[in-house]
Amino acid sequence: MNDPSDRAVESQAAHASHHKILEVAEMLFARRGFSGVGVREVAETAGLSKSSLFHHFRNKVELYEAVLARVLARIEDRLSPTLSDDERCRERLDRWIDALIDALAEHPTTARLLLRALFEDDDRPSEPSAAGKDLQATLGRIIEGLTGILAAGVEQGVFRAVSSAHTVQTVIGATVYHFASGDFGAELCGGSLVARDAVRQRKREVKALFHHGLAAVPAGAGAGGAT
Amino acid sequence: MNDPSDRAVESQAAHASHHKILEVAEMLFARRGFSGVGVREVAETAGLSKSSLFHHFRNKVELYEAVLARVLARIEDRLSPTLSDDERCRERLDRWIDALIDALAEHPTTARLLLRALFEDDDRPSEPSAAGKDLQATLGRIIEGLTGILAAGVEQGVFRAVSSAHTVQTVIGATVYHFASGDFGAELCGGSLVARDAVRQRKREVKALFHHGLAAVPAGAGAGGAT
DNA sequence: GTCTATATCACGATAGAC
DNA sequence: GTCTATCGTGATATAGAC
Repeated sequence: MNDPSDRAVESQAAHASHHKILEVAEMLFARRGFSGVGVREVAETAGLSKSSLFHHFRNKVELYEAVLARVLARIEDRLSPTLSDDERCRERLDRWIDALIDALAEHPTTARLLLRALFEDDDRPSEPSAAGKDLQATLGRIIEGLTGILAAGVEQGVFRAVSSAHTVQTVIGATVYHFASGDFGAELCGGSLVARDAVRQRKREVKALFHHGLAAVPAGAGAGGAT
Repeated sequence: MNDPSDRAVESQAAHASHHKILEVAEMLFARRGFSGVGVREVAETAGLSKSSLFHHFRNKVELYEAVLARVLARIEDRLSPTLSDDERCRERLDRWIDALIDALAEHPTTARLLLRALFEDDDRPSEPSAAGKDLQATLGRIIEGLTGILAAGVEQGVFRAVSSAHTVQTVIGATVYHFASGDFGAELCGGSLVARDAVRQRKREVKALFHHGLAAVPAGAGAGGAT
């Protein structure tokens, strides 16, 4: 009973509702955004009453931030193993993209949640809560990883002299936006975006585009600029 | 007085509040989404009472759809001139990207509004209102234009054999997402995304990436795949 | 930890005077 | 076309019994 692992199991069991709530809230917030979801709906979908939920999370924004923190942590766990320096930049970029797309495809709500959070972030400029700071820090680390890969590639001359920041933006657009585009993207691409084949094709298309798009040109060999 | 142009002026004056409401609503909906904005806030920011707003727009969703319709129309006006067939695909793509970025940068609320609309679209699957159908049709035409350019380029062999649909997604990500990323993107890129120089750099970066990324490889000349 | 009951408030929308 | 006043509902959050 005083074994630490018992404590962990106990605590896990005690927080079973906790996890259920987070799961449900993640789905709902991704679908309808922060203000589009009521805590009552979250609670009852998770199988509790509203008041019980307020026992687990002090208020709605705390719940929201907990959801975001879990999602960002999941992504960081996927991404950090790809940051080992002992590889060439092109391969590191490929692995980073693969890992991010895997993370986004595995939990289909993630992409939308992230973009929504990005949008709703600078609505409330006043609230630098501790959890909020933590979220920003995690996000910063994730972005730093990609920026590092790109900057190194440029410095080593294996990538063109692109702006790392702008390329980061484009990578995010190519990955997060794609998996957040929902019905629109599904209709455009002709089927579910998270089906196994669709995910594999997305990886191929994105990696190929950046492969060709970032590759340093051998000098004097512009891509078709033969005017 | 019975001159037709007088009628136009009269009607314009009569609908002055109309335009003001649309302007305010566009800003607020872009910032906080459909459910994050109350009609009271829209009305009072526009300088009227809530009831007066309901005289101009029957209900909240009608107002929302009017905002979206105006935004999409603005974009289509910018984009359709770039669809003339008498140019090579690479130039057509460049002009399309330039026009879209111009539209997004000129009205900074547009990008966010569009992405939000995309997300909130498949929340309510039940409501095929006339205005909603119209929005979808406009969006469809816009996307069709880009798809046409890409497909033609692939068919003519000036682009690699990419998936048009996936490339459309990536272009949207590189443009709409970028200008929707707000404070996050601004911090990443080191300044306002809609400043003149920032817009010009974004155009250059995006066009260069797709220029190199889509260019057909001369056969046997993989982009650095010299393993 | 979970519940019922309640407080308080803002929401979308309408009625009707001017 | 604009307003005040109001209706009905659902929101977040709390109090307190079990």
